[in-house]
Amino acid sequence: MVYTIKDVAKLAHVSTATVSRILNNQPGYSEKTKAKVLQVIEELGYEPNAIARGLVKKRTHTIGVLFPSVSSLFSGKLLSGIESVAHAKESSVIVCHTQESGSKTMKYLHLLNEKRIDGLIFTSEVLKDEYYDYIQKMGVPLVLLATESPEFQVPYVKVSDYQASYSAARYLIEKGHTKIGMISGGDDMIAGTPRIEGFKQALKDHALLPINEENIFRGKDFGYKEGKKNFPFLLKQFSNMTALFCASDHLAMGAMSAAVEIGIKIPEDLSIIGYDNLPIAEMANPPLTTVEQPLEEMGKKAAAGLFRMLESGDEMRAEIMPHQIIERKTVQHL
Amino acid sequence: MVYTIKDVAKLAHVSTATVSRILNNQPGYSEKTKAKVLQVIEELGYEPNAIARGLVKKRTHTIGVLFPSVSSLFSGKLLSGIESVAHAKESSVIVCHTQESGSKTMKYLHLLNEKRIDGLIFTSEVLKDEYYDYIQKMGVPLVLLATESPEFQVPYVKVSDYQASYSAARYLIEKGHTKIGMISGGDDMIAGTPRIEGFKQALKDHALLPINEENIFRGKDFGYKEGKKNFPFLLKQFSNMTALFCASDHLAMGAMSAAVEIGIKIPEDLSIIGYDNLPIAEMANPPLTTVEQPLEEMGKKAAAGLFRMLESGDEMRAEIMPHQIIERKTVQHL
DNA sequence: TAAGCTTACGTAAACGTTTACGTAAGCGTG
DNA sequence: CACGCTTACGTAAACGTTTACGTAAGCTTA
Repeated sequence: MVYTIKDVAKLAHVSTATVSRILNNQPGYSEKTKAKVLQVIEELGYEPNAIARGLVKKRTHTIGVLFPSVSSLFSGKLLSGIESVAHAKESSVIVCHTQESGSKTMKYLHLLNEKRIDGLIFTSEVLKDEYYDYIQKMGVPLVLLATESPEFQVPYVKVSDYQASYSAARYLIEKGHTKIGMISGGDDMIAGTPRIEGFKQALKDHALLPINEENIFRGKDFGYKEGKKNFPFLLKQFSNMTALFCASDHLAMGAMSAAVEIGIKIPEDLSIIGYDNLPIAEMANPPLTTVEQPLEEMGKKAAAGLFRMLESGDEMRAEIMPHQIIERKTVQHL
Repeated sequence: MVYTIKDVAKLAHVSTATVSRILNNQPGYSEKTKAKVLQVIEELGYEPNAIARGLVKKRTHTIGVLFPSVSSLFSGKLLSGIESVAHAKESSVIVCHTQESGSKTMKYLHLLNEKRIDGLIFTSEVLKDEYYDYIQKMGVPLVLLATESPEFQVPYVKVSDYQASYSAARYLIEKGHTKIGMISGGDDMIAGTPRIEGFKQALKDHALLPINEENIFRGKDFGYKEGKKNFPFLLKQFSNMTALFCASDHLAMGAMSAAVEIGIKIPEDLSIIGYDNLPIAEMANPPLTTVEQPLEEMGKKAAAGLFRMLESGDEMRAEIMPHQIIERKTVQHL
């Protein structure tokens, strides 16, 4: 048997309004009746029905989060941050994994709209017009996480891919390298192009830019297999490379694996720096030097911003999170 | 402006009941009015309010999932499986990460109860009396995932830790090893003791059991750092070891790292087998031989079972999932 | 053609809350 | 002591659906 506020009211000989007031601690009752009501609640083990409450208050204390993949460490860290602040705000988070499919994404958005979520965090992917328009119609606050929108003005939190990549390349240069290659994860406008551009700019600023970009191999995604597959191609077109910047830790792990298989020693023969600082970077052999994105912190910031928008109504400012080079064992000073 | 069924009814010149019937495609209207109503819905962009619906139907199409940690690959894979079948069932999943804290867990359960979730998946941790009693009171179906309860009769899906560990040890034996060590992740009844016991039994069945268990080091958790820290201790108390079974891939990664640091070559000097087959196992250098838990598949099974309970009302049977040795490069045939 | 059945609806209550509004009692004040 | 104010409630509508029940029209059948 699950009890309702009416049961409580009846047993405490008060009206449901009074019980409700006590539950939401608003004024309007004596200490005595409060005690009585609380006692009845305790006895029955009554717990309010958030669905009914949501119906009248038009607030569900639930937010939605969209991930392209939910089983990666990347998403996991973001989610962990989001979840922790949501929980502190007495809210729950519904996770959706879109598998980078537009139709799936739209289906999730409809689902979330029907559920009347309070707000939405959109991660890692590019915010298409279709998504944005629909979210506008939903009328819920939106924040972008680990992505941004050049087209629409939507608050976001991320690190600057451009600057972080610039830093990575400069780091290699400072270590004395001049023949520096890169394996990128794609040409998208979020994590693809900016990382390539940042990398190129750093080389350019040090007069190291090759003419035909034979030092860059553009892969299709940011995964391990892609890194492993593409390393030999890069090596062929840029054979005197002494250092390599990979646009993700997974790419770096793949490249490293391919390298050792053909007898290249890391870091003696080739220095490698990754991007993300996922836990695997620490566990790599040798441990991977990489540029850190504070993913969990980013998740927290995004969620905190979302709740602030929810509570105060004003817009949140975009946040560029600091990145940082984590020095481990895969880069050698020449 | 967000529209309600009343708006639709008014514009279509029918009652809300008719609109509702059309929405839920129940009988009782002509094709003509159906077309009219659908057209109005389309024009307004009306979407039903799942909260209101949930209130009357007492079904929220939402399930809850409890994880000790949400940012690990382990949880990620489970979640991915769960989420995919939930989505196929038009349901959403609320994730909770308990941080292995009892009070947090109880708080989450209360939250989920107030939200009136339809069902619950509890993963990786031991199901305490307090949790179980409360979940019983909630009156929602429960399935255990990657854990089980000796105490209560609750459906679960997991691999047999005992048998999987037995297999791992036997595999090493078949490869000609006789001095086999183990680093365990703890003494809990779920993944701790059974893995140790399975391991010991395999050695015993081949008359290889050391007397004082000097070949086993019991760590505190299943993490990388623990593996790295404990490997030297194990080596000291069991110095002629030629093969090592680690109770998780993370432990194995840590042990491997510690080993190479002191000049031990994998697999030439020491063979290592892990447990889980997380993505990092493949990315390790050399790639880690390990026993696979089909985590995503397990998540799917658990969710599918939960929905079956929800729909048909009958109990689900426990499922022991098959495990499998994934041969890679860290075990040498002696 | 009268009786009964089917079809296509509409009416209104119900789900479990919150909250605007009303009100009676008690109190202080001039 | 009449008046107004405060306190401590209760009443009932509202939130947006679903659904049991009622009913009128049309059709079938004997």
